[in-house]
Amino acid sequence: MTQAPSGSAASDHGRRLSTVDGLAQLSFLIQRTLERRVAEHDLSLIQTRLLGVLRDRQPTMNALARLLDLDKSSVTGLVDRAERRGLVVRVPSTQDRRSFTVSLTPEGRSLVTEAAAGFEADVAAMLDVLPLADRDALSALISQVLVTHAAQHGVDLFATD
Amino acid sequence: MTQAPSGSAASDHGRRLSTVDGLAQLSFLIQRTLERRVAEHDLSLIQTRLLGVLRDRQPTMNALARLLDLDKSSVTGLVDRAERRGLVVRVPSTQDRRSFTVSLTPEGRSLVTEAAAGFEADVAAMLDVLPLADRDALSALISQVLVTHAAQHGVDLFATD
DNA sequence: TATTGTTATACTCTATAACTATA
DNA sequence: TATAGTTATAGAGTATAACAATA
Repeated sequence: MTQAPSGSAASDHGRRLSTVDGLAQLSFLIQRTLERRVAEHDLSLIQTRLLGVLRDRQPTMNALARLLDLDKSSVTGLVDRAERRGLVVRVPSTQDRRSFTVSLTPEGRSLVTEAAAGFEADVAAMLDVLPLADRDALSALISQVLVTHAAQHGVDLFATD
Repeated sequence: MTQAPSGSAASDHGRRLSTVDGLAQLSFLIQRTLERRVAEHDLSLIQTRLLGVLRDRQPTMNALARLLDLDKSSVTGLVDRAERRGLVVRVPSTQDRRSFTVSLTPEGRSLVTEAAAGFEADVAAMLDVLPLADRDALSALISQVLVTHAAQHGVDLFATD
């Protein structure tokens, strides 16, 4: 499993990976694909996640920390660097004078949109080797795993916030 | 796609994710699962990858840099920290007096073995929601994507080195 | 008193450039 | 000259603890 990144790690020598190994390798492949794609725009994975969650939200710093599962002090630095690049802005909250909401700038939005399109093309190309019926089957199976996992952990996969 | 980490991001509002979104979310879920599991052993993802590739190899520092796709100077620090913890050792090469091979210590091996077992249990539990036939189907589809991708990029998925 | 956000600090991880020792 | 590895340096990213301002 942890051998995945090296391009090795078959626990099965009969030209077929175990389900666990396969999933692990697949996840490394997808992360690496995303990482390379967004690096073209000088974005790290975490910066991309930041822009991604801001596509349909204007959370406070605090809410952002929960969304990204980071300490609030980490979010300060993350937003600082993104703001310095003109990708996001802090807007003082009108409700609570201690608080800010964070929003994408137009530059931030177009950057994340471009990066997302490139990534989606990468993944689509990866899946293109499967016949349509198989692609649908894969999609359905993955959805089922995700939906069940989300339900078991009390998360609404489809929430917009 | 990049919204995955926040637990949102349905591009489809009919209780079903697109294939690309599903794959992206699945990869984030698996990485987060691995990250949490190895954190129990005070390992980062990259430290885990280091131990993982050493499970069946004793590469030089240079080879390690290629395996992990890192600069050689990054590998120096990575191995320094692992060696300081007693997880790996540098052994001077007998072939080339400039060179070292890096090996797991018994402590490193048992640590990565434990972490791998935990992770595999996590993923297995995640997949347990699927009937056996579906699990097999998922496994076959994923294998096909990975094997094709590897072949297209000139990588032997099953190589031990 | 509790919460929001920042600052100070420390550590991991990463790369580039310059260096040493060996090939 | 070229290669293996380290060091110096700089910066992103992360967390903990202490703090200021506001609730």
